[in-house]
Amino acid sequence: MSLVRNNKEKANCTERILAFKDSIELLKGKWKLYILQMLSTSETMRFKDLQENVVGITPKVLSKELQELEQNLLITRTVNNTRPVTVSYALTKHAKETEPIINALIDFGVKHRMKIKEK
Amino acid sequence: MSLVRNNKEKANCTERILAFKDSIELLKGKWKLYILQMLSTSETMRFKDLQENVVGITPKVLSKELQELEQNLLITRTVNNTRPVTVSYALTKHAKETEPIINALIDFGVKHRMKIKEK
DNA sequence: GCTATCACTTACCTTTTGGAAAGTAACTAT
DNA sequence: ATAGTTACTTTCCAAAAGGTAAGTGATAGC
Repeated sequence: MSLVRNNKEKANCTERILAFKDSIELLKGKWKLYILQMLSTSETMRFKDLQENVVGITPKVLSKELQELEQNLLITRTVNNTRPVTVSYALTKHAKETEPIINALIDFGVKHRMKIKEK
Repeated sequence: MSLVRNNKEKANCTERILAFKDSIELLKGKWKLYILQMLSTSETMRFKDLQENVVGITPKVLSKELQELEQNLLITRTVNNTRPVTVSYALTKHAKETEPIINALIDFGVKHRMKIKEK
């Protein structure tokens, strides 16, 4: 009986570690979280908007990051019927669940900046 | 008056973006969050404990990551008076503030794994 | 015809990350 | 003397990440 419970707890623990690693994998790199945070402030943004607002990113890298985010169901890509063509990117409902991560990162960053100012 | 407020809000916004980027910089890479999470479960761990429990990490990489975490005030390194020498690593009080980040990553990972199982 | 805009793509290159394998230094136990 | 333990370090290398600069294709306005 306690053995079953141990197994369940072990399985649950393993699952949590896998989930943790998946999250890190999904959001890794210099830009992905920054892009998600940017999209969370604006509902939809065009490629050019992102290029201008995600300071420092180049079109090549932006394009690659957007493709990966789309593949992982975190953003949607919509071609608009405009001339010249524009393309709108938006967070999926699912991606909105990354908000706690982003907020936690900001909170920690603020604390860290205060910490290193102490010296 | 509203201008001052705008400036304050802008400054605050900039500060939050800097904080966000600092956090990402501090915790980037394949291993750092994993190491922090591991240390959060055990109070202190020796180099060898970490090598065994952070599955897949090599001594070279572990050593480098620990040095960076120490430099950033996230862990402490203590040489123990044992034979052969052992070295204990522990989270700083400050690093314990990363817990919300780790929990948020686990939560999102769990949701993501459910999402992709749907298909 | 020429220029401009948008959303990319391509080629090339440098830097960073991280892994494999072996070695080292200090010390203990046999 | 030799083998074992701990905590690393060193060398060498491959892959990934990311930047620069230029180009492409569709279309519109002048």
